[in-house]
Amino acid sequence: MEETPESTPRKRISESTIHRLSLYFRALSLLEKENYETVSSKELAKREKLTPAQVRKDLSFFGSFGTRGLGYPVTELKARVSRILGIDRVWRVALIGIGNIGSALVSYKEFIKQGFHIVKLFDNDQRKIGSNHKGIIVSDIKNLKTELHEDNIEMVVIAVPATVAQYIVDDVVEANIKAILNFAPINLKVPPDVHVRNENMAMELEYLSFAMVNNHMPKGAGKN
Amino acid sequence: MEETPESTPRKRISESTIHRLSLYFRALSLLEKENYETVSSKELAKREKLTPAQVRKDLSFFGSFGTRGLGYPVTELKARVSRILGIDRVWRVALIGIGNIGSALVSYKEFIKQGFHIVKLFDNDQRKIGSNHKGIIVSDIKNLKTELHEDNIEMVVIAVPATVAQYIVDDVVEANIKAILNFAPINLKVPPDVHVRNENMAMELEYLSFAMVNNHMPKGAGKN
DNA sequence: ATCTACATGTGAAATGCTTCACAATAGGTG
DNA sequence: CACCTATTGTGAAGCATTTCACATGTAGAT
Ligand SMILES: NC(=O)c1ccc[n+]([C@@H]2O[C@H](COP(=O)([O-])OP(=O)(O)OC[C@H]3O[C@@H](n4cnc5c(N)ncnc54)[C@H](O)[C@@H]3O)[C@@H](O)[C@H]2O)c1
Ligand SMILES: NC(=O)c1ccc[n+]([C@@H]2O[C@H](COP(=O)([O-])OP(=O)(O)OC[C@H]3O[C@@H](n4cnc5c(N)ncnc54)[C@H](O)[C@@H]3O)[C@@H](O)[C@H]2O)c1
Repeated sequence: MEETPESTPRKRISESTIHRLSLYFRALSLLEKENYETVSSKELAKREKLTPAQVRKDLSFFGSFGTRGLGYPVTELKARVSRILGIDRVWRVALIGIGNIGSALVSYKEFIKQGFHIVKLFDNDQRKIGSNHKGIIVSDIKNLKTELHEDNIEMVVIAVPATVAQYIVDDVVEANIKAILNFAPINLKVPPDVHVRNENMAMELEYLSFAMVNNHMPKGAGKN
Repeated sequence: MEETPESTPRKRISESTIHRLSLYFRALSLLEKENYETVSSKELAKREKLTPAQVRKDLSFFGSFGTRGLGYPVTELKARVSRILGIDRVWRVALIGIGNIGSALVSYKEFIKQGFHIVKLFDNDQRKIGSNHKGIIVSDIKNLKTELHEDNIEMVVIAVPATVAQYIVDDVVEANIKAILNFAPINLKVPPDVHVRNENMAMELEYLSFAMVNNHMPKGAGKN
């Protein structure tokens, strides 16, 4: 029953499980650097502030990767988690809006390490079109649809002002893109088969604010 | 029973409810601009892709703000939600690490609108120390503890490389800061009374990747 | 070959969150 | 004033996620 190859799971996987898989991947990358050969659910849990049972249950949705009495083989588990997350390959990503946040994202090395290659940039500002960012020439937003298609882009990052984000996304959807990471603080309307994830930084600050004002205890406070 | 002033709730409020309050705030700000006087839970739900029951239940944790048959008064509800979230005031924020992402955050106007005032910047790069960003002079990280204290900083944003983030945070904690927004992809260790929220962009891309590879239907697909 | 220590994998229980469904009720209308 | 319509506020039901607890299994020691 051990060593099952991971497989597409029968049950629907929850959003929280998927997010935790990202955490496991991160922790495993570090453990690998530290030359650990195996790791227990207990250690993995400790490193990401979770419970051992949670770690085991999450992994069990995809197969049996551990050895009783020993734990999980670090390198192998990392490879498996990366397969599960779909980051054992290159994703061709386009970034739209090369302003403050867009420029920061182009230089972010963590993305490349995980297979997210930003290979295309778009803007509507004449001063930016044609300029070079990390080896990529900024394209004119006018050519969005054709170039997304010609360059086999699979994911798009939206970093334009909220006021124009919906118009841009309408074109992105027409170009048959199915995955969008959105930084504009607005609820984008897309057809049901298009995935949108929102990155909303104000939301996290608001959470902190709420927690302070209501002296909400942080999650996990009182343990140890 | 109507018009209860909002009050610190008896029950523990879930993280998801708090996040949705942020969405309500955003939607209400827009509705106000569009000159709506009242809004129903149905409309509010539609705008943020939630259910009306969810909207009503969330708000009911804090009081009874609506009028049966009519809905909620937009301006008043917005004020109440902002009170609940603790953003009806100014928060003094320090930003540590004025690199790619740090520079983008300094210029982000949405933060100011919600009461988050970045009033202090820190870096350890001699070329950056003393320079001016949006009217703020970058301080030397050496003076972190004393200046955080002298300037009555209440929240800190971490935008330094992951390798040094923990050391910086140790000092931040010693300076008696209780709220941290962290951009470094690492699990920070802090005492149980310190709130940490992580902004992890790779995680959202990984979610998209997972969804594509597993043709996971987006949440809410199949409605309408 | 047996024993010991350890740690997985997983049903079942416990907890938490969302949705349902409807009584309560405000406001408008005749 | 009585009636009608719309929409809230909320227990209770339904569903989802997390935690528990233990049988199962492996490695290593003696
Ligand atoms: N700056 C931040 O720290 C930050 C943080 C979180 C979210 N955001 C959000 O990210 C988005 C961008 O923010 P920013 O601070 O980088 O703004 P910015 O103004 O610096 O950048 C916006 C870029 O989009 C381009 N643009 C505008 N209209 C366009 C169009 N029609 N087609 C193509 N490109 C167009 C502009 O030329 C500019 O380069 C906004 O929605 C903002 O709310 C920003
Ligand atoms: N660039 C992005 O788009 C992006 C996105 C998400 C998360 N992040 C994370 O944000 C952090 C910063 O990323 P970045 O791209 O802005 O990197 P960066 O190298 O551009 O900026 C880091 C800044 O921190 C400063 N710094 C380094 N050591 C310091 C110390 N000991 N004390 C004070 N300041 C110090 C540097 O001088 C620099 O200004 C990293 O942890 C990164 O993983 C970046």
